[in-house]
Amino acid sequence: MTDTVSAILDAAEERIRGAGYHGFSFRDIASDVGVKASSVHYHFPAKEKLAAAVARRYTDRFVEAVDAEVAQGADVVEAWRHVFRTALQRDGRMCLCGALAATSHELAEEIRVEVKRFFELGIEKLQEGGLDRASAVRVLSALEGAMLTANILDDQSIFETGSSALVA
Amino acid sequence: MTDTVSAILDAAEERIRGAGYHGFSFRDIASDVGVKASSVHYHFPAKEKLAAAVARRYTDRFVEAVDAEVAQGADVVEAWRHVFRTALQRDGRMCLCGALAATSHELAEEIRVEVKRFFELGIEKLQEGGLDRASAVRVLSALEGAMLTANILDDQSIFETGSSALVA
DNA sequence: ATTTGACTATCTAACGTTAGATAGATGGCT
DNA sequence: AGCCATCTATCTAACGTTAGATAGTCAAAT
Repeated sequence: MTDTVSAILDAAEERIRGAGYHGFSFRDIASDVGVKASSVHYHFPAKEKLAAAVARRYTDRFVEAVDAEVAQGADVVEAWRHVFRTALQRDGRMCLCGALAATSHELAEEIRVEVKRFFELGIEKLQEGGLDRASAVRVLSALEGAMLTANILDDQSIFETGSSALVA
Repeated sequence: MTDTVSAILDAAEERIRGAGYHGFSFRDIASDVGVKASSVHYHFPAKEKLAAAVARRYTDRFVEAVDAEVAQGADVVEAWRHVFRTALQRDGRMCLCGALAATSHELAEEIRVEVKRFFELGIEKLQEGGLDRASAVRVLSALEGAMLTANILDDQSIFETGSSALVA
């Protein structure tokens, strides 16, 4: 992956997390990266492909970060909570897949598949960590909800409060 | 409020809940309602005003529905949960304010104020119902998160699972 | 007679996307 | 080593379409 491609993905991720799928344009991305819109199209022929690629990379990185924490002995719930917290604190933005999931109704199939994957993998991984399915759903939902609420109230401590009852 | 105005608000609410603030146009709304785009502009001179009006009406109706249940003796948490559930099951869509909150970063101030109001009122009302602030934040976050997750996984039972641990 | 609420018609700007050109790198052939 | 074909990554320019918004008209209701 070239520098330009990863810069495009970076810019698109930030834009989607701030304004949703319909909230950015190829020209926005192009100007963020410092190339022309047609060059963005060279790498991602259609907007849907770009968003799908962003979601896939986001999920891969997210799961990878969680796995790394679990491998070092962290509790699986705390690991998910910590990676969510980092995503919120570092970027001050919503979860990419949460932001896309909020408008899932009109999302292109290609993108929805990737967003679904994030949630399904989350539930699956939490189950592998020893939770039953209902608890896994509860943890993931609570983390997304806490992040959403912290975002709109512009108060990161809300995330702590909103997700504080998850550890048994 | 005339029929046209409320039809415009209805259409805009549905569109925003499905695709977010940037996911609809005046022409969309006009064709939903059966008027011309300029007539929508007559009632709502700018898109931001329309979205803000939608959010305000949504919050008012939501809180009103919760209050009605509480007045009839329902547990305050169950009342919130039930109104959320109804919004999900009746419309098969995300919470309007949740959908807007997910992209709060780039939201016009006028709209963000209304979305914030939903969350602040929710926390306030839950506190009036006897919860401490942390619990109130937790309940509202969990409900939004459960709705989000149910939406993307296209499975309404996820809402039940995701919000099932809230009743003490 | 004025106000209301819709219309037609139009504007400028931006959208996603494509075409065509170009400069630089790569990699076999002779 | 030198040449030619291909590939990569970008550019400028433009396509048709749609965006939000506005000015002016007109009929019905008050």
